[in-house]
Amino acid sequence: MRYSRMLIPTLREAPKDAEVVSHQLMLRAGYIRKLAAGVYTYLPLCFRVLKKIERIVREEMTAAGAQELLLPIVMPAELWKETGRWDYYGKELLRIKDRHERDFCFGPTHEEAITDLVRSELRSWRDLPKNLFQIQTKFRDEIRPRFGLMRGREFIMKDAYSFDVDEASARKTYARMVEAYEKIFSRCGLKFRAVEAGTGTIGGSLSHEFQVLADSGEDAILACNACKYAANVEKAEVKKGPGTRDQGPGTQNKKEYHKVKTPGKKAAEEVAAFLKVKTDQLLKTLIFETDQGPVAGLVRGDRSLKEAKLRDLIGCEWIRLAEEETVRKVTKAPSGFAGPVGLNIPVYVDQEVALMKDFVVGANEGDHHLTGANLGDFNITKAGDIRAAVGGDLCPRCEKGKLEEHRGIEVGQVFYLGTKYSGAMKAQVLDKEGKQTTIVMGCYGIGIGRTAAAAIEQNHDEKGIIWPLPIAPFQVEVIPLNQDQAVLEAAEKLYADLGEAGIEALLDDRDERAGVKFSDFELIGIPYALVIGARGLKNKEVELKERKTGKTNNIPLKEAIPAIQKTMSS
RNA sequence: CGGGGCGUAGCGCAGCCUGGUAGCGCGUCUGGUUCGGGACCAGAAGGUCCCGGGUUCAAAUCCCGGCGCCCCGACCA
Repeated sequence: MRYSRMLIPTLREAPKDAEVVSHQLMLRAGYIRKLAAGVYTYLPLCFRVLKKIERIVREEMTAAGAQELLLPIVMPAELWKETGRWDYYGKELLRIKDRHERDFCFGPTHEEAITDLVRSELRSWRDLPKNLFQIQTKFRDEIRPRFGLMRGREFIMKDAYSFDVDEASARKTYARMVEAYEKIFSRCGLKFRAVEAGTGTIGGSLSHEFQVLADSGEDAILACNACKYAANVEKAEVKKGPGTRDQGPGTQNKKEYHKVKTPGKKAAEEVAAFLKVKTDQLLKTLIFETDQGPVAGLVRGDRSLKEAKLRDLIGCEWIRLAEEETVRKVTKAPSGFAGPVGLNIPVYVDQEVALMKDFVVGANEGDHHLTGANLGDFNITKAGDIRAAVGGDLCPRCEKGKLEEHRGIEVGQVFYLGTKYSGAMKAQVLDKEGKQTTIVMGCYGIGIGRTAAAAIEQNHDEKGIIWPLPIAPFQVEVIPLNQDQAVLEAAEKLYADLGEAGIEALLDDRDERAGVKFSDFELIGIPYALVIGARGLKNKEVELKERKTGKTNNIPLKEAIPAIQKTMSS
């Protein structure tokens, strides 16, 4: 491809509404342009990257036994009413009416559509297993789209749905998909971790997220440095330490607690600083509202409580931090001074709290805390793992490992769904005994655009993008440094030879100065350049430049093709 | 949806407070000189100052209403 013919509108300055580096670079390097909030045009360079990622995904999915199809983007409301998601999904589901005033929606995901297909076409256990996938544009009317392709409203996603006759078979399929995903992201040249994850609104009982490691990642993940355990911080377990108990502990009251004045000191750090104690001598009391009424959740002052863990411990449907009004009603004090002593709502404590003695808690009275409190001073409904895991914690799965904290960008997630959708939509087949049995499902997504954005977050420098070779829009850029006849001819020859060798090359045939060409090369992130100038040409040499390191090598013109092939395969 | 901010040339911004000929840098176009790291000289094009209403002799500027966008929060494949 000739640079002069391509649409690559690079910008010297980044448009101001770009926050994260991948968004800035995609705009600056001429990969995307915004059409509306969260809606982007993919320019030719970006399109090539997306197609590269799609190809890898397609190959690995097919190799893992899945077949590609394409579901409609617009679906009738009836289908969504059947699973109840027409009401549950909320405003994220973009709804439209056709000319007959019938309700439709743009697909934000396709469980309904695929299940509808499968229930009408699959009859017998002999038809199973099936694994169907598509690569398609989806639309979710996000509350706040941001970060360019990372969280758009319109986005390209690969979604696969598997159908098995029983749980054992479905779990095998799930494992096979995890393997396929590992191959996919490895082939994309990305550093990633597969982590245990919660299942969110999709539902199901087992799930892994695939997180591309990048400091700018939105998700915190914890990974063991000794074994394979890794989990999203929302889910990461905390190992039971010595002395932790499942049930409420007995008394260990040593001395009386004292009420002290702590004017205006609410946050644990403020209280600790004011009383000149460490934050881990504090007990944080958080008031929540749940479908079972208000509850208190207690963690050590330097920890943070995970709502999902508390929800599981309580066994309730939903949970949210209480509003000021509820806090006042329950504790009879303004928020910031809640404590467990004298509370008459259920009190859930973190297992670690059982180890604490002589600690500081809120007094349930404005501007006051209690010092020297102990476990016997209040009732505990239940103790369990409700705090967020942090780096340095012992691994919950192996003996010797410690957890390390990483930041990640979620690019894919796999779910074991069970019969959640197939049950609701009566997707059944006849089993070997001739009985109707509900199909067991799994679903598996990969954000294609987000993978591209994550690749940039992970691979860039101050000059621009540094694509991993397998997903780069071009593998090599040929850069003639001036318009001399000899230089141009040599560049053309090289470009033609590359094409013949099956190497994807971009020829920068623009009449631009060397600096401009170098800068654009670095900005758009092509992994390698072959630089041709009058100086090198005199010695029949061309310069091979690596984007990542900036290192250059002079090689004889004749050996350029084998040299680049060798470099690329190493 | 709550809080904050922005909207002026393709991009980045100034001008607005204190009303009076719409500006700067980059980019673009023409000519020339240059040519291994975002050149220089000369000339030029390019504007619904987000939209609508109001105040005023006069509005980018003041007032009212709307729209769009960004950030923080809540939410989230």
